[in-house]
Amino acid sequence: MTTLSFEDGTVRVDDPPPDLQLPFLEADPRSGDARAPAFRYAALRDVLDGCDEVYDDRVRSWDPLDLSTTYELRDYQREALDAWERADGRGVVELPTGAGKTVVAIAAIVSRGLPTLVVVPTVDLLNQWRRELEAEFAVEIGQFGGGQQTKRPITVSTYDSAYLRADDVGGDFGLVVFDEVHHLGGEGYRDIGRLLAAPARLGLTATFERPDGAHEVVEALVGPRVFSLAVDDLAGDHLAEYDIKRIEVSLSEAERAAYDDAQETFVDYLRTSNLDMRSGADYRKLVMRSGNDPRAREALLAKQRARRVMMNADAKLDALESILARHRDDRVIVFTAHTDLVYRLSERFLLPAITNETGTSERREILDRFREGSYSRVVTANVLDEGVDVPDANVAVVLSGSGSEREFTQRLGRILRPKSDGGRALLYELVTRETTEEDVAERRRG
DNA sequence: TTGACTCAACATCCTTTGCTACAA
DNA sequence: TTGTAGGTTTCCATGTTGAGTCA
Repeated sequence: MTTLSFEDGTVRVDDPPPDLQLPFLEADPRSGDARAPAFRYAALRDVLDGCDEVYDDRVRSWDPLDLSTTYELRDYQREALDAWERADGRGVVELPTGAGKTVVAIAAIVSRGLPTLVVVPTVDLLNQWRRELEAEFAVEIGQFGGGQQTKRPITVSTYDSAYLRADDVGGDFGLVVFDEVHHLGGEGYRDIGRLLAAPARLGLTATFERPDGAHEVVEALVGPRVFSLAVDDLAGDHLAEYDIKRIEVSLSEAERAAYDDAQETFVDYLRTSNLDMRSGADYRKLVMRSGNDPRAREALLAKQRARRVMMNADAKLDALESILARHRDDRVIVFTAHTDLVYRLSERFLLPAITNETGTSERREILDRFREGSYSRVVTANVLDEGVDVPDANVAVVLSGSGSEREFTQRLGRILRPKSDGGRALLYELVTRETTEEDVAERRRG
């Protein structure tokens, strides 16, 4: 009889039905067995079921879980869950930060009642999820990552650990939840999706689409986007209303000279080198050239100098000074693109700073103080964009940032938790006049 | 257990003028 | 004459994280 079993990130098919062409099967070069990548498991079963074939399914040996939740789903969370169920338990739910994606996942875990792997990008999120799941289900939760390797019917893992363990444990879960699922499009991480057999898959993100188009990979591995709400859909109800204020500043004379000089070097190279700078692919081409073409390298470095000048313009510091004075009684997070600027700001305005160099304990202490109110402001580069539980603020100042829509959405999300006094959140965006930063700022608005 | 270190991986990085050689 | 690809076989720099190692 035909037998399906999980083996090293694949589904092995023994004695396939002779009169039936099963899709996705390939002969294993070493053993000669017929195998399919584990994520094709559901599709294989569909084909076999569709032909009324009798087969022995040793993949699906999961013990059902008896779980319940005390959460009352909000309307949109219920709709998201229903949409996912209608898609046969495969797909991505796109909800803004703070809209309660975890709650949707917990409801999905309850409704499936199957061993579940939750995959998250950072150890910080790993701990949050574990606490949340333990509190909700009153069972021990397994953990891959952060120095632990314990498997339980419900297990939380980092993407890195999931990558390392997937071929080993990939057959042990019936449902996999990918938090911040856009990461799954990464060149290496996508293998996680391939090596797991779980037929039911739920992806969670605030920003599904990727500029490199790799959300199509995510779709293939997890399923299509089945539900989507943007910040503006929830602002006023479940998220705070907000305003965005753009403040334009000018370069000093010296900065202007440095910027123009560097920018010209860059543009000059493009003009004389037959490079159209239309897309990320063209940029990569330039990067490749710079490996052995000194002029390309010079152009690239010049572009970086220009970026630094426009992003870290002195006038932005003055603008920040007046913003901080205006919001003496508010809770303010300041974002930059460069760590050295973080430290400059920290020194000049006596702001607690968090960067990648800040150790775990110091980081926790700063965030705790920010939470309880003894600090009312904090300055950071990109650390707090994602994957960290950041206490709520009501004012964000984006001193500089990339053109990434995702980064912008995440930063905005940091101030959108509903205010107890019903007040509005405010995001300042500082942009240097007559530089490419004007376009960068446009791009990230999406 | 902790801290310091290294390493690998991921994300962003770009935006508007015009050459050359070859294919259709 | 007109239209279009060009470049190779990854990676200029910076910021960030997780895993692993070692003391």
